[in-house]
Amino acid sequence: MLKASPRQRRDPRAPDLVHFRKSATIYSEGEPAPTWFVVEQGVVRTCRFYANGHRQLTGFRYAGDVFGYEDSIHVDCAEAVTDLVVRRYRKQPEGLEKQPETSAAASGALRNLLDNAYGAIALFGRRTAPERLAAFMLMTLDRLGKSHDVELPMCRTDIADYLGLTIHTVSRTLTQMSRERLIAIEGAHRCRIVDMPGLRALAGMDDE
Amino acid sequence: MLKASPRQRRDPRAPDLVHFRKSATIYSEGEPAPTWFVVEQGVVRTCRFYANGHRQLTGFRYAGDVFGYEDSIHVDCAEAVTDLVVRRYRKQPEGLEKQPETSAAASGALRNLLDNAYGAIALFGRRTAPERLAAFMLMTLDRLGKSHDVELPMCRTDIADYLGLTIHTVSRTLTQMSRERLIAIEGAHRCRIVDMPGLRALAGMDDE
DNA sequence: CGATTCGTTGACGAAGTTCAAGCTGCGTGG
DNA sequence: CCACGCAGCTTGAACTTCGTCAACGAATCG
Repeated sequence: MLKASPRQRRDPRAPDLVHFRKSATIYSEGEPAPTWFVVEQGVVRTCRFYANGHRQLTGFRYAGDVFGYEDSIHVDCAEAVTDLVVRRYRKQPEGLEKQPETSAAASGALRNLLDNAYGAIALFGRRTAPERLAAFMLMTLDRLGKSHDVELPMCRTDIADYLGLTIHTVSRTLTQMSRERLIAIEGAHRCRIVDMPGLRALAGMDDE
Repeated sequence: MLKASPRQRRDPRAPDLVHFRKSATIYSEGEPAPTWFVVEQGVVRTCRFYANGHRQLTGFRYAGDVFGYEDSIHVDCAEAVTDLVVRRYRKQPEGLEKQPETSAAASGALRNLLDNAYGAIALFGRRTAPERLAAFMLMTLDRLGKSHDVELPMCRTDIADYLGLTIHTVSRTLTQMSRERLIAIEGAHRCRIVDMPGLRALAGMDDE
């Protein structure tokens, strides 16, 4: 797992560029967390597995996002949604932990985690499947969209496990939304927003 | 957690003991957060309100728990579930913000917030109403229970808004669970766990 | 002792899951 | 270059669960 730097070894904090194949595991829940990551290229999902076999996604990370900066062990596991390039940073040795810049990075990363978690909770707050999907599309547009075109790099199962639905309901609801001219589905991993006000209203982000 | 002396007021960081009536608002979402709190006696709920009018509880805080230590403004609002006594601490002025003990308190509080959020997400992971309620009972037993007796200080509406259900479903499911000899309901705010293995299995905390 | 708030219960319908089948796109091997 | 197989996506039908509407019971407080 932990792989030392290929070439120079001067500064222990210099990041490595690390590649992962689609579906690869970057780290697992409960593992020690000596390093942390920034997405360079591609998409990461963080998730948890429950005793009943159910999988719950807790968030997606896109280019520029920090992930994996937990206290000492990872609170969830991280997997590559697409082929992936990340920068891997090593944490300070214990004695130097409290340097301002480090603790700033730490609390920033914690806030990022928290924002992700609250985002997920907010999604469950929007209760029906169309509401959740509308909110999800707008969230994803923010991160991966261009004007009205949304890229959906994750598979339907990921979306379902993020929103707490089944892939069937996700699929059905998407086609329903396209029938209602809210969106237009352009292949499984791309869609266009046709009626932005309608979608925002459905997501509960407008007056009501 | 971090505990300063109760009486004298030399040190601006000495905490006040503050009382709140049941249902009182301690702070609201979006307010500046110059102070933070530790529950002395009673129960606090933190929640968010969405544009569609829906309320989502993000956690309960019991005696000893920290809450309200957000970056600069509160990410959710805090209300008294019961009559309440809290210790109120003032944050450091900006210049002194980075003292080790303070930043330890801050990241501890963030972690607490994060744990609460992940707890909420985990509850949504358990999908059916009986599963959520079983998990909720066990969580609450951990904090407020004695052996097999669980205290439920919050009202049904709070439970419903925490679990993403309606009060009707909460009520129906509880009586259902008592019919099945998993629990015994002893008034609206107290219940006894009759079949612990069964309850744990239902919550998905056992083999299956 | 009403009035109000909170909790329970029943009937019903809408929404989502399950089960089952079929479709599409893509990579592999003949 | 096409046939085949596989994985991911869609769709239909039956069924289950939960939310809604409505009414009633219980506790609390003036």
